[in-house]
Amino acid sequence: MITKSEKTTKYILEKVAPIFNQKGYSATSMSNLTAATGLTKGAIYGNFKNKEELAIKAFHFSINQVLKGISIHQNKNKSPLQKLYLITDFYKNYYDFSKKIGGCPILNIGVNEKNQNNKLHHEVMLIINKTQLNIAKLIDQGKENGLINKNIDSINFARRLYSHIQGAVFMTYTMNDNNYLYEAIEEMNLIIKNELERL
Amino acid sequence: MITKSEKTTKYILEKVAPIFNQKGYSATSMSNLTAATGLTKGAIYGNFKNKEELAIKAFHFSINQVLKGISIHQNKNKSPLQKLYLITDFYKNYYDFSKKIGGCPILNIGVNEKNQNNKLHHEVMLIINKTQLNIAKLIDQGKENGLINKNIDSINFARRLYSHIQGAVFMTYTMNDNNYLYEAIEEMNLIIKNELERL
DNA sequence: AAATATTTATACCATTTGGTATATTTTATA
DNA sequence: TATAAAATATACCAAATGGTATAAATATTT
Repeated sequence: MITKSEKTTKYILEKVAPIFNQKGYSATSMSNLTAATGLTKGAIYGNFKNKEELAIKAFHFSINQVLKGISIHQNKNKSPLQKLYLITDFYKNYYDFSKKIGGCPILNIGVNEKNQNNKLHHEVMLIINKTQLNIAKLIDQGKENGLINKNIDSINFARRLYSHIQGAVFMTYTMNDNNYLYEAIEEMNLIIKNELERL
Repeated sequence: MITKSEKTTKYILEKVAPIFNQKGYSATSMSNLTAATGLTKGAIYGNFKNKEELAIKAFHFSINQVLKGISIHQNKNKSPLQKLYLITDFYKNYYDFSKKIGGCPILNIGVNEKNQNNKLHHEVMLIINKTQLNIAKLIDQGKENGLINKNIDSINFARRLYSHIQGAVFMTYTMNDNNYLYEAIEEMNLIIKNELERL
């Protein structure tokens, strides 16, 4: 059975997550959250211990939408090499995709909470590490299948790819210009081709 | 003559800029600023119209330090192509360099104020455009000198380079790991070599 | 040194902050 | 449908918010 509070908990998170994502933890006020949900503080504090717990769960809510989006997109092909291209391909629509959730949670919370809320910042680091490892795993699988050059340093390549992507995400957001993402994706696809693919 | 208030204005900016840079506009309180300066609100409001004007001037103060740092570094060589390599080279020490001013002002203010303070966000866009144009100008000069491939799209390359750099800056900061910058710089130098240099 | 102008400190303002105790309402159980 | 339990709203708290009027102190000019 799904209880009432489980429903409102989820409702609160989906309304609140984009606000934390946009404004950051300390710039988001409880009154922002009551306004966005149409609920009172009593309802919110009845479902979450305090503002910090709410912010952390809101971050997980946001990040799960991104990870789900990537995961679905990757299912379009079974080849590890093609799955790599599907990652860069996913980011073609990332500006519009992430606008709906208040921007890229990794970028926003990562930058906002670097010197502010340590717990949130720690959560960001965990997700980045996890994502990089997933990319590295794909590369390893590609090596086994003989599609990817065995001399490549998987984790190093994953770190560079992720860094490259996040740079384009930052520029696209800050300059409100999707072309940064398009240009970087083109460049990354070439790098994948030239560095990874075995001739 | 240098008046008393000109001196304290500068003093306030140098104490206050790193705080705005770290915390963002709305998360920085006047009490943060009085604590950092050792001055009272009376002194601060005597030299700045309000918090927003102070934040904007503080951003300019921060950004000027970065631009000055790049400029000095670039003076080490006269060749436009070598000046490009000196840009990536500058970012080798950028983590330590910018720590002193509260982090990268472009990244921090860019992300923090995207959906918050429009004036600050606008200032960031102006600086990014200016910097990209400077890079593009270097490339154009390199073309004239015959050192750089004439078929390259200068502004496109400048945008990609800048995006690539900021991605590495973001990762280095968020993960507290200088290697992201090192790895990206190596990659960028290769891209410069392969794409720009005439054989 | 006296008078004036500038700069800084103090004390205050209304509003908002995160959080809580309790009353009220809604939901689930019997 | 009556009752117990869970969820939400209301009213409040002390502390902090950005900003201001004015008093005090410090520089500058005469």
